[in-house]
Amino acid sequence: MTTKTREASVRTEADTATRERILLEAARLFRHHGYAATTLREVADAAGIKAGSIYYHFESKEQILGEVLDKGIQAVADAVRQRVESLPKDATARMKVAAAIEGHLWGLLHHGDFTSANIRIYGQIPPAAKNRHRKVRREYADYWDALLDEATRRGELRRDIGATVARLFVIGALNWTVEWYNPQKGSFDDFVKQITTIVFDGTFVRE
Amino acid sequence: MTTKTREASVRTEADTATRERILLEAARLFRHHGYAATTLREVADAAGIKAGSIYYHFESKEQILGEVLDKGIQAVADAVRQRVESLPKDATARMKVAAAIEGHLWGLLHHGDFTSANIRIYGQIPPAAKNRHRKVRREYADYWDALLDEATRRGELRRDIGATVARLFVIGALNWTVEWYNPQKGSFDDFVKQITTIVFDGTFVRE
DNA sequence: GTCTATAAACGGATAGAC
DNA sequence: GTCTATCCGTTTATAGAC
Repeated sequence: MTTKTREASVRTEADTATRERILLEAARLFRHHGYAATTLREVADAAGIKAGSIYYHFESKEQILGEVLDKGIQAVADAVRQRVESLPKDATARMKVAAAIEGHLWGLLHHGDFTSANIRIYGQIPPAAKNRHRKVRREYADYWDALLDEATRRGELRRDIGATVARLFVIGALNWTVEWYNPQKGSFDDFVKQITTIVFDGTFVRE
Repeated sequence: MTTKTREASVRTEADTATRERILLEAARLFRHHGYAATTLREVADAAGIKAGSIYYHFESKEQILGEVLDKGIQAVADAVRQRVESLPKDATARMKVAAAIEGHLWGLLHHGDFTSANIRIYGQIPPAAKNRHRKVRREYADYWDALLDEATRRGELRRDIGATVARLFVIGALNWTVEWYNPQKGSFDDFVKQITTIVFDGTFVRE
């Protein structure tokens, strides 16, 4: 016999699958065409449903945008926290920053549609959507601030560079890799090694 | 560079002024709202004319886009070439790259609406517009390639980092500064000094 | 849950007056 | 050169059938 509970749970799983597909295709289209230029018909088409059906899963286009943006940050933040927290307790600040860089690049490049969409369109979205998304961004930025503050206190960061400039420059540089990184031109591990070297020690040989 | 929308012989100063105002406001709006989300009515409003009047100066919205994109690259490329070419003939590769960084940052930050618009929307514009703009981009990338090739031949660049990775990482990092640089938090010269230091020598103290 | 049909508003582009 | 008026396709969102 089929209970109501069981029916509901089955339906929910099917719901969830379609919902996730909508978010995935929306992220891909936002990334490549921008938010305003992406129509719900295109999203629906890519997800294998009709435009009207989207409104069973979402209240509005802007709600889809909000979830895409949040997922972009969350994918990166989760990867970073996981790696930093699995370090031994006596890890140096340099080791923590290295782990954070690896995690950031991993999350960034393994969820490219969400992360690139976030980076590309954040500066262009309606103010209401921006305000709703701001907290998630702020929390991740705070995490890096704490990491770099620690490095500063331990005297591992250069003193002739402002901490804020360093953080913004490095995070900006890391983020932009999603726009040009090509996995076919070398392994991910090699890539991380090169990026980490540049961040820590720069591009030129010592004079 | 400008595609003629009428006979050049009847062009007046008033024409040119209005035309430039349209481009300036379009760049500002493309930067902050994206290409698709920006309406010609908004551009016209900001430029102090009516929407229909735009078509006296431009053939289409996409033509405006093309000129905005080109101006963004040209502003940066001009500043870089000027600085590199005014160096003494026996300048080291390091000196040339430092001059290029200063020029790049200067052009980028002093024409922020054009450069930021370019960076933000290039990945999202119609393929036709992208193709038309590609050559200008390619030429500027080639300029940097030559500069870094020279540094490599002279043994000034690190050998453990790929030249392509270094160029893409550094240019990406420089470009993104237009998204967060705040002239009220320090002089431009100080800013350039810090950025140049990071690029050349990294963020951490030598072990 | 997904469909079809449609309402309501908007945007690029054009025509023609001044 | 700029304006007003308008055409025509497109878009988000809703209503109601199945």
